[in-house]
Amino acid sequence: MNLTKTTSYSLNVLNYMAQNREVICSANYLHEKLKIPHQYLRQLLTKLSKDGFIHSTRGRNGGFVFSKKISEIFLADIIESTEGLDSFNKCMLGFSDCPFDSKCAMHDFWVDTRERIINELKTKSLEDLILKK
Amino acid sequence: MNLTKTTSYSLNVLNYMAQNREVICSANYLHEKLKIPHQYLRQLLTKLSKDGFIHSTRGRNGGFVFSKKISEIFLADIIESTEGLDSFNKCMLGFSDCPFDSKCAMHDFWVDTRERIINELKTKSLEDLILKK
DNA sequence: ATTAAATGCTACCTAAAGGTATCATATATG
DNA sequence: CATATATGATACCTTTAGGTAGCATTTAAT
Ligand code: SF4
Ligand code: SF4
Repeated sequence: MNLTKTTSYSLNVLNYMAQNREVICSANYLHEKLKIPHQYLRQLLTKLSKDGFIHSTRGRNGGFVFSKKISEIFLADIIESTEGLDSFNKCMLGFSDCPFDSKCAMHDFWVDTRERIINELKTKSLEDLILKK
Repeated sequence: MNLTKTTSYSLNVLNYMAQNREVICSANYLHEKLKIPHQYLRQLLTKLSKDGFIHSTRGRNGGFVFSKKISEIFLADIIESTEGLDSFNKCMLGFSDCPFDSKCAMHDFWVDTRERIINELKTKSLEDLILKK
């Protein structure tokens, strides 16, 4: 019942950037602020660039800034980019072939819960996270 | 947002055994029925024995049977045994140190959802799964 | 121009989850 | 007793997520 470490890193980075939009964030800067392993963070930032969340500028004073409004970046998008949302769409109990003829006692509960979670992740943007600050 | 493959295997095995309590299940038998890798399954069964869910008998015609009532084995117990429930008790967004002074927009939602899930897992037993069959 | 500081790329390393192989031991049955 | 079929234990292999290293390229400051 958890997101991968990589997803967590991504959320952490993008959330930090959303809260500090006045600075152009270099990998090195983010590394110092967030204590994410430097080289791994760099890979991750490149990936987030490729996936269109942020834009990079190279050379001295370079770094990363958002390439679209943070109100348009939803948590589900970030998760989708790093680990996919597929795991949210499977049987809660991990069965690939459901062993029950009709349903087990968990089924309705899980379908409902899952829907609530996915809906939440699809509607909460990086901006929403901050607003309540 | 998923249980480990090993947890899924465990649930699969114990659920099958709960639905077929008339047979003494050997590792080999379960392997054929559930297509779980044979040796890995054996390790897993031994673990489930040590953790008190099932009891093993060795030798010809040996195998595994429940060592307590299936109405007393809750899904949370099984998950706890294979991967622990700790991941259910963390920030949904994977932050170890919450970066928000008060809360972010997800916090209350997640605390509530998490509680519902854990409660469900702690109250649904192997017997409950079957009853609705 | 030179240098410092940044990203792009890519090959490699490590740790943990998942999976295999094998020997020792137990037991029912012919 | 001999054999077939179980589990116990344990060492090892494989795959994948996570992490490191280093060279090439870009750009600003001097
Ligand atoms: S009925 Fe139960 S086991 Fe089957 S798919 Fe739904 S939650 Fe999974
Ligand atoms: S407020 Fe948000 S980021 Fe902080 S612990 Fe709660 S869910 Fe996580």
